[in-house]
Amino acid sequence: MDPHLLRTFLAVAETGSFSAAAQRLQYTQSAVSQHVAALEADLGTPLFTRRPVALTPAGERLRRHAELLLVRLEAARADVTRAVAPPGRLVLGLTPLAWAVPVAAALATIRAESARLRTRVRVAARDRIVEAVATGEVDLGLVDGFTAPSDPLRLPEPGAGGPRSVGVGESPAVVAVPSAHPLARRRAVDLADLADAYWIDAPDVAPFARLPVDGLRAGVRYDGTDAAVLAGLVAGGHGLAVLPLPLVSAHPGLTGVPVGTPRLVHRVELLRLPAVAPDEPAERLAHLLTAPT
Amino acid sequence: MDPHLLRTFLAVAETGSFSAAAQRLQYTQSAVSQHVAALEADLGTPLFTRRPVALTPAGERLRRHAELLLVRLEAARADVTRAVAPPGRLVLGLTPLAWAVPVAAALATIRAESARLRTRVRVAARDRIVEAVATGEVDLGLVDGFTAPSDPLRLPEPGAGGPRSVGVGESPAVVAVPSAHPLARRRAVDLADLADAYWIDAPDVAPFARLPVDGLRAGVRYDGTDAAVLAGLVAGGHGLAVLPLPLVSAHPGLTGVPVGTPRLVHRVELLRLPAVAPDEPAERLAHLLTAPT
DNA sequence: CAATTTTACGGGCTTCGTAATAATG
DNA sequence: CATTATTACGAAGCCCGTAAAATTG
Repeated sequence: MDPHLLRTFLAVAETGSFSAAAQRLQYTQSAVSQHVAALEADLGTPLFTRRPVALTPAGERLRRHAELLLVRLEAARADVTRAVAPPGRLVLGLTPLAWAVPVAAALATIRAESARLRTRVRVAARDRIVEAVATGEVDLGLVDGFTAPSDPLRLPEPGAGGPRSVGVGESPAVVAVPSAHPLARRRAVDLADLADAYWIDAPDVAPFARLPVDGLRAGVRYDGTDAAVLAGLVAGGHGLAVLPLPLVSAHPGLTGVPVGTPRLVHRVELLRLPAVAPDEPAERLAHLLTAPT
Repeated sequence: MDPHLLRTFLAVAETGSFSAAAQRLQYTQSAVSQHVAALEADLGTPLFTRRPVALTPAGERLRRHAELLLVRLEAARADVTRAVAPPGRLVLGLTPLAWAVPVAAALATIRAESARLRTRVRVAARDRIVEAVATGEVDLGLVDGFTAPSDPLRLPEPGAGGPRSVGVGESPAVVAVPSAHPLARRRAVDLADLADAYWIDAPDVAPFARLPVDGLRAGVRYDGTDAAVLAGLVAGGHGLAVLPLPLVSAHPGLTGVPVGTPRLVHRVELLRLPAVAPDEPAERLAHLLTAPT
């Protein structure tokens, strides 16, 4: 169960091939084969079927554990080294809608900080941001999601020593429709009533699979992370999407119809590791973002 | 960050000495020294002060992570091997009050199972049980605690792949007092009103530090895990304790005064890893315990 | 038979123990 | 100065690459 072995195990699981995994890890096939053999010997069970290479049930179990384990190992390293030398940079991780909507007020702050610091901004899907905060790749994360009013987002692994989250803003959740659409004149809609409509699934922006309603079907899928593109797709009539009101209002040709049931808001949370120094850049910015304006 | 290094790191942290750690791990001092040096080189920071050996702040951070990391590594191994060969034994882990009170009905079941299986029962404090379930040392855990009515217990690390919990019983929380005590005639008391009383702290039975009330002070501390002893101490007038009503009723000379505020019940939850086979011993017993009687 | 995994084997590095050295209360 | 940590060094073992053999679609 050496981390190295777990790493190559994961590479094999992901690529579905010993040789491809070897390439990715800069190993020889032979080394990969030996790693897997060592793991299988240690655990006393095959982890892959060969030809084709696929996970056995035991392998599938190990995969889930190994992924978390490696992230947490990195997170531990990050937490310790960060305690020693707080980073003199500021890396911001944002989910697409966290960026598009609620931090407008904080942008000036961020810009001001940027003048003094090496600041970078990364946009990625929610789980990636959570992971990046845990491993210290990102100092401050802003993630968003749809949830019941004043309910926290359900983020993966709020484990000890890991990132803490705090809500920094909520806005109404609306169904985005083209302004010419018949629905646009409704005062409110229930999601369940829109089971017949076509939706746009944008897993990295507003994953509609996580909406608390079943049976919606997607006509179009958008794999990017640009909220404007998603809004454009809705405006172009390619399908509906649940979005935060401010984003919809800002986009010409779009109308937002409030969601009646279930009660739903768009919520943004700030995510970070416990502060290590009060004068840390992330600390000041986090303070600004959480302070009531 | 090799697990071996983390293990010796923890041994040093716990014993406060390189040589003691070496003894415990069957290493030489030299090896321990090299392990620590390797970790410190890797992380780029001292983890201990020497003479006396004590954790630096960075070391303290690492300690927290390392403990969890090693448990989760064991848990991963347990989960995988269990998936391969479900254990033909049944190990039950219980907190003291889970045993004393609410599973009486299940005892017959357990005895019946015992006839067919190698069954063992272990009693330990809550966090140890949670950990033991995660690592597969224990197949089925019953843990207890005081909480608001129908609120789940807050257990450490409900992380992915880890144990799941489900409530199996609640009983009223009462303040146990000797029957001759003036309080014994009260219909209800508020914990806050008992700030002047002396309490018995029994960290491994009913840790009163976890009660949602501050400022209680302990006169006696009981470090064992025997609920009857604790009840006896209360009956003997050594102090008060918050306990589940059935336990108090069963003990001669004790009276239970219902807790008015805060709203508080004694709750028992069943803890186990996701089932791997429907005919697993743990599965049947879990089913019996969770089925409404 | 072509592609891919497994096995055999050897060089180089890592790891741990012995033993000598250094540090400190 | 006795206790405890560090450093030096060498043998044993592990790890990964080369290359040959085995497997299978």
